[in-house]
Amino acid sequence: MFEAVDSKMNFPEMETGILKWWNENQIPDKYMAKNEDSDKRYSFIDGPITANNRMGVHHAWGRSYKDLFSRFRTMQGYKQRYQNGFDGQGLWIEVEVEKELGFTSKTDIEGYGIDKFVTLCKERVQRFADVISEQSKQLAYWMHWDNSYHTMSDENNYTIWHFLKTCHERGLLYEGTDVMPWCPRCSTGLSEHEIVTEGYVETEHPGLFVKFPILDSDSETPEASLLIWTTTPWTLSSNCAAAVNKDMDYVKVKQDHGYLYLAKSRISSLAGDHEVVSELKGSELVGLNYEGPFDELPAQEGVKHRVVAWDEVSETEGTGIVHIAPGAGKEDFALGKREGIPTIAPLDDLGDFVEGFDWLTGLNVYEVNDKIYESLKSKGKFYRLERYKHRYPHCWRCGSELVFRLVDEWFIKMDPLREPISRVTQNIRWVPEFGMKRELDWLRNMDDWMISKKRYYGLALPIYKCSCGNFDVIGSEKELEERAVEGWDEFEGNSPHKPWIDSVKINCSSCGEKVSRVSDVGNPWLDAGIVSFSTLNYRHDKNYWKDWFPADWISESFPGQYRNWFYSLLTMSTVLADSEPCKNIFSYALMRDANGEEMHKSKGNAIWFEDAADKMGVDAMRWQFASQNPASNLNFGFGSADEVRRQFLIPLWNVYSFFVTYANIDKFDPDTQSPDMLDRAELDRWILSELNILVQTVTDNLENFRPERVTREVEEFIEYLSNWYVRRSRRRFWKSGLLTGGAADSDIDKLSAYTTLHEVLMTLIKLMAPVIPFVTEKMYQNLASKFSFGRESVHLEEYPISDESLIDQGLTERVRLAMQLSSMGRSARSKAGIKVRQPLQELFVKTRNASELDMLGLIEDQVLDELNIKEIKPVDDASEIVTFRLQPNLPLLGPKYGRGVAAIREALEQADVDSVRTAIESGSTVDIAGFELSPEEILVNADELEGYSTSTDGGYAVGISTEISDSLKDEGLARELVHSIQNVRRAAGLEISDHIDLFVNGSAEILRVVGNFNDYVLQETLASEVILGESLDDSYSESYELEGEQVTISVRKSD
RNA sequence: GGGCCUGUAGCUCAGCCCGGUUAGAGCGCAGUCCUGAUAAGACUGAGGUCCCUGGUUCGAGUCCAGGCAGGCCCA
Repeated sequence: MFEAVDSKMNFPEMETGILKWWNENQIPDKYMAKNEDSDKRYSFIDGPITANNRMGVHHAWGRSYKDLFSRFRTMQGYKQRYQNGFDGQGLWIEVEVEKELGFTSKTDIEGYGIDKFVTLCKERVQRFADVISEQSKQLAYWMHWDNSYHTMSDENNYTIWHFLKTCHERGLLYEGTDVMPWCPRCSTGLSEHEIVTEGYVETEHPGLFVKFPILDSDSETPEASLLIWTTTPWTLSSNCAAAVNKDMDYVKVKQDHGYLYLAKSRISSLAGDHEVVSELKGSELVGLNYEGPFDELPAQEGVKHRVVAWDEVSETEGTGIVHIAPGAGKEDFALGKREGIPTIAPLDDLGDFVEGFDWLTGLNVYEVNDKIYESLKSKGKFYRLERYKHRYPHCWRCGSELVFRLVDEWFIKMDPLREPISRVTQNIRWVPEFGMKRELDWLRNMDDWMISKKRYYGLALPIYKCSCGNFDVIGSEKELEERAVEGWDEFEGNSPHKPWIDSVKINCSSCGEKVSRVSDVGNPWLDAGIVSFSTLNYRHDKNYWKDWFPADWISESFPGQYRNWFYSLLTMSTVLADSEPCKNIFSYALMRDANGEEMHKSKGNAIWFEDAADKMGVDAMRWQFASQNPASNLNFGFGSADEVRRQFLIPLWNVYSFFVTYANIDKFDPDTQSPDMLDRAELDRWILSELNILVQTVTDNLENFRPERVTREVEEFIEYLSNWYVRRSRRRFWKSGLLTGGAADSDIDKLSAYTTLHEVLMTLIKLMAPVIPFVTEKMYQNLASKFSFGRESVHLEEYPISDESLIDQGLTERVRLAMQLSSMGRSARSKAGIKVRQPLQELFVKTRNASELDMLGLIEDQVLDELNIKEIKPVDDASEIVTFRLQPNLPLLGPKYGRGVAAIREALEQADVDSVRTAIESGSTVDIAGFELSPEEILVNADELEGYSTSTDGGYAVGISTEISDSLKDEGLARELVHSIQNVRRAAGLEISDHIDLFVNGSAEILRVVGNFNDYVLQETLASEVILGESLDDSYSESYELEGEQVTISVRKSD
């Protein structure tokens, strides 16, 4: 016996129960131990999740993929590592801890104590790692949760040391300068990435116009100046050049007593009267020398200001002449490097002016604008000031305006690596395919990789820089110990983080001087990029590493990762192993809300993972995730989850519930011998054929990372199963008959139906278990676990393998034809307004071709029964009621005749339809426009069936005769009666299997029909006899009007 | 400015790789039916310049080129 199934399933509630059961019975552990001894390996390397906050629904999407493919391979018998990863070093963590402590700047941290601060960072990571682990379990993400790797681990950090040392040995590591966005308040640089995400804010700035007097003005225009424009007046202090676009048109204008140069298209920025004196190209200005705005400052001493050419100068704003301060602007710095312009860096790390700026020194960048205007005015260089609104980068932590500041940073050279990494990139299969193009494009454009950050909690860069100019890079903890000349004892036992690591000093390998580590920490993408080595024990057990590297696949959301994780993985595995880190990269887009808007906590449209899991259910989420085309954004919401429930989970559950209900009534035992395939009904063989086709395609699509096709195919199969197999089989389950297999009185057809449906459900749930682990487990527990063939859990099962001997292509085609014709028949009935309960005499059918015509005999019974019609007639027997049309079979004719197709098409329209049709039906060729066409090269379509209610679709036509004879009418009435009796049974609260006493009272017409159809009524309603003309007081009664006749029906449960 | 992606019904999308007869699904809307799976199910209807232009081809939603619009990345 099976456990009775609640037809109104509350899926989230069920999931909670399953989760508990898994836990109590250690199913995840048994699952992960299942293939311990297998020779087949499937290697997955987890992209570490940032353990800085709770997990959101968008993480659940990615984790569902990871779990799906893991489960699929587990069921296929592959040994795996099941290791989750947590990312937990870097500014992200620092920022949150600073918030907790109410800190606003680096000085707060230093005052608090770096050791205590770093310890809090580590604790926060551990705290959220625990939270995420618990959330992941609710998602049924099965990993070794007590064996997750951490990027903050010693092993991870020391493996990065090894990487950096390798880079150094190849001459790839260098210290350089760059201009970076910098927050003066937080006193740190921000990466471009941190600005791009949410850093730009609409801001009002001064738009300041300044005159740069030309030094070598000709005698005709003695007082000529360049007119420039800037929104950051403080940068004028460090001006070293002015840039023009050499192809743009410029003008010289006379105003008051002097002359100004600016772009012709920007004349509108002039104030007051002016007169254009001459026009010139930008190239004519290049090379001119001018007097800078702050030449009197000591820092400006010796700087020769000149005009340079720059293609980036545009006509959209300003004056078309751009002030260049290489020490205070990113693009300026790049241009300065190319043109050999001196670099003056005005600001320290708090945004204060440094020594060498005279009266500016010590002032903060935020408070100097007015003083700058005054100074310019006193020197006659001020032109005018306007207000200017634009989007400008701000610190995403504290909201301060950023400045651009020159800093010393450590870099890995990209040029020597560009080609090798590109080669490795092309060895990987990227899903979606365009991933490779994007990665290659990034690699082509990638600048040297800046790996340092001036913060506290992160990888300690193992670089020891000596004042002699040499620097040493340490490659391991062992090497550090060997080279330590001071502080090792103090450090020993601590993690290699600041401040502990910095007690250790070594001697410079060049001059022997004692040196300290540089104070920088590492870029966090080093942390995540090393994991294909660090997590596979690369340093201590190369054989183990070789067993699992390169990984079979990795997976992460693609926006951002081409330049982050994918990039760092590729770089590090190219340098260390000259190999791809993985064979497949499966990536997916972004999650949006139901309306396609970005999810934001502040907007109120974010969905918490727990809410989603509790309300919509994890299976509904996971099915939706799997259904999504990973290349496009996922619009996620409660509505779409409910759709999954209604469209997919409930139909599936209904089939299961149907099976269990009747299997229990008939005491079906799946452990008894199953009927031989030859003894099974055609319907059974058909659904098994469809099932095995499904197993093939699903397996293929999972092996090729196409989960979205899997869900489509399964949904289609369930449609067949529910709306054809079960519906067509219902009577086979209802009918009386015993299931004692093999006994003389056993009903082999009934047994065959039960066995087949059970087999189908078993295979189906195994097939879907990786996607929807809960509902499949629930069903498996009932359908399999307690029987001899069952295992403890569906997740300890093997993945189904298609039995090709059960695939019958002809059968599949036939049944699909039957479904097609039935659907069209229903359509024709619907158009005529005739209910299916009313029997009809004839169904006319026009098929597409002769072979389908031949099939008709085999599917006749199904179609007639489905449509409640007496006989089927091929339409060719009634050609007077249909208009035929000839069409060329283009896929056949096209390749064969090419240009001739046009002539054939035309000739077919003119041809005599009946004679051509007769000819091709007898199998002979036809001469059309001089071409000898075979029967299959011509298609015959029916347009309509006149006088009948018809339906046409794709070459098929179906029609019903709408004439209803007296006997058909009686039969229809009998069915109406049975229908009413069933309603009364149900209203009386009787069980499906209860037998009844039945009383029918009503008009003479009703009584006549009941009498005529006595046996039919008894059989359908499980009545022992029909008693006419009365009803009893102790029975349940209802009255109806059927076809204009009054009837009262009474039932009671018989003894 | 360069690279990549997307554009199909009111909405969300499939189909395109590998060209073929009348372009599909779900949601929504209007209606009908069925009901011994029933807080389900089936059917019908309205709704489409498959972004535009050109090319290749007997034939283009599908392939090619050039645009347009939106998105992402880089500069």
